Amino acid sequence: MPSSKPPSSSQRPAAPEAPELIWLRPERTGRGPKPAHSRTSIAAAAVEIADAEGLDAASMRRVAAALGAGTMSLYNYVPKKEHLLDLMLDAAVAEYDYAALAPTGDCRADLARLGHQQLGLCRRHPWLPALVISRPGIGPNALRYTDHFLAVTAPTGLDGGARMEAMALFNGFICQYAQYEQSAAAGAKWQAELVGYLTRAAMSGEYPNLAQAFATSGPPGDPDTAFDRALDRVITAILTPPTPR
Amino acid sequence: MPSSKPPSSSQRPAAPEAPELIWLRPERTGRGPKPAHSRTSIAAAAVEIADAEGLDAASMRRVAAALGAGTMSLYNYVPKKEHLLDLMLDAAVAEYDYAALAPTGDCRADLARLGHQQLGLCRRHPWLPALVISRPGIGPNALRYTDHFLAVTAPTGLDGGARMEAMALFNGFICQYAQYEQSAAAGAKWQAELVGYLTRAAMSGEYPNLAQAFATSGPPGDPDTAFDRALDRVITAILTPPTPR
DNA sequence: CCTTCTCTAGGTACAGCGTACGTAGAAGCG
DNA sequence: CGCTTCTACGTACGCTGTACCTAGAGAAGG
Repeated sequence: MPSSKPPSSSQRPAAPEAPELIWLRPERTGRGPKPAHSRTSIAAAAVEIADAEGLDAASMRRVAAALGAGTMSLYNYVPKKEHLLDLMLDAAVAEYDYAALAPTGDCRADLARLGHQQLGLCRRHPWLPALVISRPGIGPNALRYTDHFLAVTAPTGLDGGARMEAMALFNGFICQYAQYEQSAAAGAKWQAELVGYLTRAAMSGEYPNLAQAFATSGPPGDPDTAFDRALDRVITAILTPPTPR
Repeated sequence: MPSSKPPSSSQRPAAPEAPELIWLRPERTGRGPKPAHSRTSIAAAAVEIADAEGLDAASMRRVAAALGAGTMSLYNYVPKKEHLLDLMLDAAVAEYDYAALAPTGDCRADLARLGHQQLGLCRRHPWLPALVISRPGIGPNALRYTDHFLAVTAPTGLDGGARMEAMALFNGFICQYAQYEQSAAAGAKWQAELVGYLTRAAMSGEYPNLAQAFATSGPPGDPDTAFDRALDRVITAILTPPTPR
């Protein structure tokens, strides 16, 4: 006899009108067989695959196979693939070392330290920027990070909303920088092709400021110095009081 | 008889070792039948679909159908799907109105004007931030934009490399803001669910700074004011000379 | 302790994706 | 005119996410 339950966002154990947000769903209700896996173990398996082969490789089928489970079994734990991405994001941001990040009152130094840890995170999990940019980062670990950022920026005197905006700018810059690093590491042939194309474009006469920019660029320097310079600029943006209007 | 050509990135008219960058490939070599479409018309069709239904809807099959062509015909114009994305990105950034953006010497005002045009672009093409973040923006129109940005920031005295970094920060911030606006527009049910979840998290005691941030947030205000405030902060970051080291 | 209900496991199948391979014909070159 | 290059596009493959369904584990209640 066909089910008379109204449709929900998934057919798995979900009451009618189950919340979309996975963080609002209980991991388990207590009845039925004991599950063989957990959100944590599923996220860990997915993170491992994504670390090794890229985010696209972490398909539902691949993650299930890594766990020795059926593909459709995962849908007992996450309503849809996008929720797996949310679990992965939160699993990665669990790695912050808050002991090493205790606020000192020196905002600039505290934010620089935080930025370096975030870049480290992105380097260990190259797929993380794509999720920070596209998924709402509001799992328990992500909120822990948010809370920490708000603590570190308390001395700025900015109100809560402005500090949230500053956090978005900060995270966005670091993720973007990490993705830039990754594309720089893509391959010698591609880099040579790219440089060749841009050089030719600069010499074409159609982009005079581009040509001049190439001419005035300083030596590239090591990656962390470039990151420090740019991060410092972002931190300045955060710390500078708004111009009067 | 099987082809004896060595493999290339696509089986379509591509010499052995054809460049990966579409901008390095001629649109046509002059021989063979006259093509029924062009990169411009294909990009326009894809942009129209993406504007109406989102980036994922602009599949090779859908774009081909919109043009009345076979799916595999598109591969005469682009080696792979990712090159179609590059054409779409460049088609969108062709919309800048450089007459209205002529540099005045007032960097702050010039950048604010540019930022507003870019936000407008992202509002008309909601899929654009995802491509700006994930694709190299180096087509002819994108280089035109880059050149303009370099012109506008010439008075800062920054060298070329620093101004390119500043542009990445500027573009990244605006794209991220546009995506934030889009998620804010996602739906009343989702917003209510999200606010409910964050309120509960703030009240849980586990995130004291989050609770305080909610308490001290000013009234939301209209979207353009929020954007202006945040954009101004980014522009400050660009215009501030680096701190001595 | 038995019955009922809820939940977990996971197979099957569907619809769609990107694209390799192949054939046929248009058109330029010598 | 013959040869080569290029365009059109169908077929088919491997992969994706997930709806639907059945079977059995196990908790709740009587």
